Amino acid sequence: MAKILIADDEDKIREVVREYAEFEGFEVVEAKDGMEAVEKAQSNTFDAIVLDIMMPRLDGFSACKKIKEVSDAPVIMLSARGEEYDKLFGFELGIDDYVVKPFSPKELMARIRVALKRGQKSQNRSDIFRYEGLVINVTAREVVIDGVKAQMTPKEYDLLFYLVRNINIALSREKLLEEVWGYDFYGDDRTVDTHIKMLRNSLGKYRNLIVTLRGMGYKFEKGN
Amino acid sequence: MAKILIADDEDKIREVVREYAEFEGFEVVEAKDGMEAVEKAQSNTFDAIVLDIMMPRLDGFSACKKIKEVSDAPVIMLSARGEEYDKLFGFELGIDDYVVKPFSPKELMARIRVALKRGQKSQNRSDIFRYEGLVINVTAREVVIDGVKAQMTPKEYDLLFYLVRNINIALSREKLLEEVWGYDFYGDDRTVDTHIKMLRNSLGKYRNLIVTLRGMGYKFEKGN
DNA sequence: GCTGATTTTCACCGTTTTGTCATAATGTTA
DNA sequence: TAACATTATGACAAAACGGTGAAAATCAGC
Repeated sequence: MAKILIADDEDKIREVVREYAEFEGFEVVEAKDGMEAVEKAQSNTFDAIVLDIMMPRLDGFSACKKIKEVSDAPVIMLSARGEEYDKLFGFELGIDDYVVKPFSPKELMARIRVALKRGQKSQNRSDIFRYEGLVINVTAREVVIDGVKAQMTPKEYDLLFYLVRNINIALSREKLLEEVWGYDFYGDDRTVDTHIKMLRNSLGKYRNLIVTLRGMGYKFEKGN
Repeated sequence: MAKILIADDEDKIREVVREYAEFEGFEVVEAKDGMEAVEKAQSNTFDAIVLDIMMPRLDGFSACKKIKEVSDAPVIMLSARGEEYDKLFGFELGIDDYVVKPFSPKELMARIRVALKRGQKSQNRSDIFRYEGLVINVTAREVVIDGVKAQMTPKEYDLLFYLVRNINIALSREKLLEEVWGYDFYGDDRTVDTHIKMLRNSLGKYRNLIVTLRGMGYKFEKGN
């Protein structure tokens, strides 16, 4: 589960955030001021960081800047609707989002969840592909079709996973041979066709997610 | 500059957003309800889309879902702090951000700017050519005309992509034959003409983006 | 080394694509 | 405007292409 850092000098706020966050299933670490936040963030194990702006020892902006040097976790700022309010919109510090005080804990949680999701999207290049009843889990090397685990040959998996990892990208037969079969494969282009055929059969009603690009190759395409 | 779509049934809101957005240098298109928003979004030329939730004919959630089918522009929702407020947090619709009414236009602009920035990072813009309702995606080997995927022959794609990659550059028939057909093609110059003809037909109302340079060759020209 | 599973090659075949050419249309120049 | 040069277009036969099934080759476990 996700681990988040909450930095605020008001005990009450930390307490409320912790309560809600743990209810959401997050692991929570607290910091009482900017310095402490920076120190704890050094470990770089957080999935998201919530910083109050007005804090003793080191303010939220400065803390954010320091933290961004070592971590790429999303940072959400807590701001009072006051003088620093405008500063937020510079977003030069790499702030990912902000919540205005007084805030609803529910909203903060929502924003944390969104920030986490966003991070995953850009990083984990969609390790799991879902489309209707089709689930392709690349790391688990597993394909589930309408609730039934699909039984495929190794090459089919390799080919499918490569296609999915390069979703919406046109791939020539040469490229596929090189990437899936290996650079040392000296065989017929048409081998790819045969495996595409088998893969399509294995995919059943989802066969048309693999699109033929005539004169070019193939492409895995997110269905419409 | 970025082009944004603002959909809200209240004239006053659209007016204010337009004013601020144009001040920011954005090109603004308005929609009075969800239906209109979806229709206008079909052109797929927007860099960001702002949707009110409560709208006649089609609500913001449904509109968002429809729009996400054809466009990958970030969607920012406008919500009243009320009953639909919680729904936002599902974020299953692919909502990128939201702003709670009554909002400060400044904040909305900031969020739009952030959404745009985020979008640029994840996509490789250079490979995608957009002009009005025409989207040419070279890596996906896909051409979308007013929301409809175009069906072209391999040579048409190759020729089009080469022209687009050399936008605003005059290309002789010899050059085109060498680059698109290959150096080992020993055929008639006029072959190019025929393929330009077919390509123009495939491009429909965008046919005149391909300009004939009499006595010289052809050129793909970004319309003004 | 036997056996069954997997991978690769290959040729057939219906379709699509392509290059050429004759003719029409359009632009250019005197 | 006439004469010429260049480009657009439609038609069509040849070539290219991809889906497929089957056979051959290879591999893996025993």
